[in-house]
Amino acid sequence: MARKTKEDAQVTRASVLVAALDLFSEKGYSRTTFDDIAKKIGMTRGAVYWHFDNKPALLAALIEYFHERKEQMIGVRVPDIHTVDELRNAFITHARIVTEDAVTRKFEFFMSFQMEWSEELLTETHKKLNEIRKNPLEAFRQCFQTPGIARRLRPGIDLDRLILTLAAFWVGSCKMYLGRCPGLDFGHRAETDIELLTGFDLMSAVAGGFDLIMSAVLKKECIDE
Amino acid sequence: MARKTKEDAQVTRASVLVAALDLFSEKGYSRTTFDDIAKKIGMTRGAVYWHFDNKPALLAALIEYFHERKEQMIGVRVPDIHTVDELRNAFITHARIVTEDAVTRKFEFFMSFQMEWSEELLTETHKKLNEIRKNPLEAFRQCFQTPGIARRLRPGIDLDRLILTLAAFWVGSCKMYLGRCPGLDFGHRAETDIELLTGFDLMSAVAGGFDLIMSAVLKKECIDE
DNA sequence: TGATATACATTCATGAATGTATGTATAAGT
DNA sequence: ACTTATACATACATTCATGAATGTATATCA
Repeated sequence: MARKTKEDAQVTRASVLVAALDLFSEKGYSRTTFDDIAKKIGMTRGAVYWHFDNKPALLAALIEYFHERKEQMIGVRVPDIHTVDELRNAFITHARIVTEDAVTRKFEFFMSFQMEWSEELLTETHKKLNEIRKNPLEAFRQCFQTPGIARRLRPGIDLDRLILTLAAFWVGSCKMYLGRCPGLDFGHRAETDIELLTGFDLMSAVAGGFDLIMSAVLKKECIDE
Repeated sequence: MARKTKEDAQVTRASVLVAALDLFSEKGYSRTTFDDIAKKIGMTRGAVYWHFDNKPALLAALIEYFHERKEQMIGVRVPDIHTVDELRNAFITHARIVTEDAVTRKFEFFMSFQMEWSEELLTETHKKLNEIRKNPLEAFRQCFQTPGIARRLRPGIDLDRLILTLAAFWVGSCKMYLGRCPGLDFGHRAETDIELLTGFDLMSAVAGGFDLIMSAVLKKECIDE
């Protein structure tokens, strides 16, 4: 085989990233080799090395690529959130993407369970990771400071506490869901898992938990609105 | 060097596990070798191989050893929890152990961030892991069914929802805390982390979040008790 | 007190992953 | 039409972790 069009090359580059995500989420980052990835797309290691200098570089590109993709799918921008309902919908949308989009689910699963975050690896990717991780809590704070939401909070509510609690609830929900995600999880564990988790539905869990937590901080008259 | 006392051997076995946990939590499971572990305790690979047939076997032993250790430190048994205050204390105690006991913190950090949970590895360790993971939600359910706690819940509360929300909150709090745990976390990330997380205190976060969530489900007259 | 199992150290063989160097056919530029 | 850069494939050299095999000194036990 020989040289292809520039567009073809971009296609193979993307297919490398997709294959890498598949293998990373199945076998784990450290156990998948460039040869595994190449074979998965019917090419040789040379092709993969052409597009990515080494594994950390591939990882950085993968994180950028699929995080960008997820952001686009979610669509909701923080400045667009002005009411409690819109915030609630943002949570649910996020949960919907993780639940229904297999690629995003694999990405989140990989980042949560199939990656060993050694310092040297973070050095390579920490700029991108920091960009990603900086946002959530700051975004939360912005939301709760918009009048449409702040007005509905009961006086005396500790905003930091509320934000941290909601964030931890979201992070934990994802981890619990992904830990038993069908098709990705460890088959033999499903059968012994407790019943409560067997039917874990991230969307309803997130919606329900959000309502429960918010019911503790919203003014009563507002709850009935 | 030559053969030692049986007690000496048990000491070296334990020192292997401690050294392994140190290295696993620093470099990640896959990147630490038997040679790394041996050198850390001033021995050769032969010593490590004598006590553990291979890496998965070492991992299984490590999980058993340090999980057992953590359980003993926490001390609180589920059947001992009969009131909301006792449940709250159990949360805080758990958080205190993770915060103050460096070994437990390393163990939890390792399990959360420095391990790729491939299926083959789970086959080796899934018995132990299942024993460990089965408990939490079942234990929660038991707690909330004891009269001392059930009596204080407002009527109409969805118990499953409450349990899942509390569990997710706990899981997420741990993940957020460990992800920036001093001494273990990735130094260069700390400086760029947002302020809200910089001073993350797991104990107060857990206490505050617990109170916030419970305030949504406890009867009002009981809150003031 | 002698035999044996133990608790390691040392050595070696193997495979596997990495990275690089080189080959090659073709698309793109002139 | 010729050159050159591109997009790979192929081949090779090196490193490195594993595991097994072997060696050895000493507890332990009969």
